[in-house]
Amino acid sequence: MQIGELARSTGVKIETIRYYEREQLLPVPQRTDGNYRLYSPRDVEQLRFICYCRSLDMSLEEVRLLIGVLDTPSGSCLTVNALLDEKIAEVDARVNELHKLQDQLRQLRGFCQQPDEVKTCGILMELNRSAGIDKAQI
Amino acid sequence: MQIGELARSTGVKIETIRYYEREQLLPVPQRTDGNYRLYSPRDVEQLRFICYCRSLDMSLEEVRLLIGVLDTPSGSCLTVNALLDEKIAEVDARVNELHKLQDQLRQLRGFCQQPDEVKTCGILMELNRSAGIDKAQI
DNA sequence: CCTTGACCCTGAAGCCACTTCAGGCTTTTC
DNA sequence: GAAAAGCCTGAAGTGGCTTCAGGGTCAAGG
Repeated sequence: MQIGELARSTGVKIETIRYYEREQLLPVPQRTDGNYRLYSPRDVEQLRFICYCRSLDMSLEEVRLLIGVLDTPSGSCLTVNALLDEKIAEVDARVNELHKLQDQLRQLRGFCQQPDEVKTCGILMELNRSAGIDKAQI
Repeated sequence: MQIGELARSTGVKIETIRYYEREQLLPVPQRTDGNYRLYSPRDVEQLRFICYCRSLDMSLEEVRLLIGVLDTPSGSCLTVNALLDEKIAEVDARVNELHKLQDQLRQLRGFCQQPDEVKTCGILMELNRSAGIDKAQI
């Protein structure tokens, strides 16, 4: 199949597929006489694997690592476990950060219920005040 | 004060300060005879304002917008309210996404409690299954 | 046979928010 | 007078793509 069909059947943009090839996440495909890329069902699977890993917030570097591990079936999967543990910790930390951010944003939003003039807008006043308080505290 | 002192008193790296200047988030500073940048207390405040906005996950473009609004005190703060509402919605959406991701990652992690061989590792098998691959068959 | 349009190719640049690097100038301190 | 600390510029690198410019290939229709 050509790149367009691969793109349609995985939902990945053509440019992204070519990018993954450059980044060595997909093998170099065969070519037609007209220099078109030719893919096999195996390539569809590999691309799906990449997408699924990406949907789990893994970096391309991490996906590359996983693909490498998969290619040595007799090795140990220790690195996979470590990778996942790290991911989980990262996501937990990010969620905590975002929860704090939610509180801050909602509180800030409460300072201006209806449109004011800029000079009396509670949000802008609070933004300035908070920036100044950080100054006093640090 | 020179750029080094501004950096120390705000915790912002020198390179980032110069970057903010290029990006027109900080005004073009005066210079000494030796071509060193000279900053005023006003600049410290503006840089702190930028940092605080960044800590609220605003883009530099959004900070630029806020600075612009602040510079016209008699204008309306409608755009500020809209900006915050949008931010809040964004963060809420991201938190929801990450919660789902947490579940997925923890579930996946459960598939391999102790180090296996790659070919029997539950995590890798599940990753493949979810993506629609079964490398064991290849 | 020719053209149109869909499809494909490459390499380079753009995005964001910085960071890093290479190479050089200024000022202070010993 | 020489080293060290501080500053300068412009360019390139980061990640994960996307977009762009300027082409080549191929099947169908006139």
